[in-house]
Amino acid sequence: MNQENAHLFFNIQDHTSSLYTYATSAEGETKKKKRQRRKKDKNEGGADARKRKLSAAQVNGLETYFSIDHNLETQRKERIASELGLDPQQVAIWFQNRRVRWRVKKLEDEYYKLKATHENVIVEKSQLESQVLRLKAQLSDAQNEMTRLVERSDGVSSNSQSSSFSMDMDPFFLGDFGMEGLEKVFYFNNSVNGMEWVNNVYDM
DNA sequence: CGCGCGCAGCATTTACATCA
DNA sequence: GTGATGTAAATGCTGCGCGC
Repeated sequence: MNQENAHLFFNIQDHTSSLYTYATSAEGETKKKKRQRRKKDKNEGGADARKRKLSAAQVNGLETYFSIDHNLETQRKERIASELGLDPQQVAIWFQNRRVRWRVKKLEDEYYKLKATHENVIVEKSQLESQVLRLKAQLSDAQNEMTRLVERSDGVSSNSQSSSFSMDMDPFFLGDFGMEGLEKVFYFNNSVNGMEWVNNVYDM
C-alpha cells in the first residue's frame, strides 16, 4: 500500500469484526444462524466511513486486471491486493461486484441488439404485407381480364368445345395470401381468340 | 465412497457517498 | 434536506476440489 492510498480506506477486519452480531448464537443453535446487521453507529464509522471509497488509481488497476480475466484465483488475488495496496478481501469483493455490473451491461447490450433486430423485422413484415396487397390486386385484375376475354370468345363461337373455359372456381382458393399454387392454376396450350384456354385446375 | 472443510462465486441486501 | 443512483461490503447459499 502506498502512502497516497493508505488513508483512503479503513481496516476491514477491525471494522467488520464489531459491525455484526449473531442473532441466535446465544442459544447455541446448530441450524442456520441468521445474522442480524447492527445499525452502524455514526461515531463508529464516523468521519472515516468516507474513506471506504477506492482511489482512482486502485480502480484503474482493478479494471485493468478485470479486463484480462474476470475471475480470481487465490494467488492472483493476493498479488493484485499487494500491488494496489488493498486487502485481498476487498479485491474479491470488487471483482464480484464488477462481474455483476459486467453481466448487467451485457444483458443491456443484448437487449438493445434484439430490440433493433425486432424493429427491422417489423419494417420488413410491413413491406411484405404491402407487397402481398399489390400482388393480390394484380391477381384480381388478371382474373377480371380473363373473364372478359372468355366472355368475348363465347360471343364469337358459343358452341366451340375448346373455348368452354370454366370460371366457376373460387377466386380466393389460392391460400392465405391469394397466391398459393398460382403457377398451377392456368396452363396456356391453346388459344382463345387466337388462343385457347385450358383450365388445368381440376387436374391438380 | 462418504464426509467435513476451505474457498470461490452468486444473489440479495445493507450502508454509505454523491449528485441533482 | 431529500430521493435517486452508484458502489463497497456483508450474508447466506451452492458447488467444487481435496484430504481423511
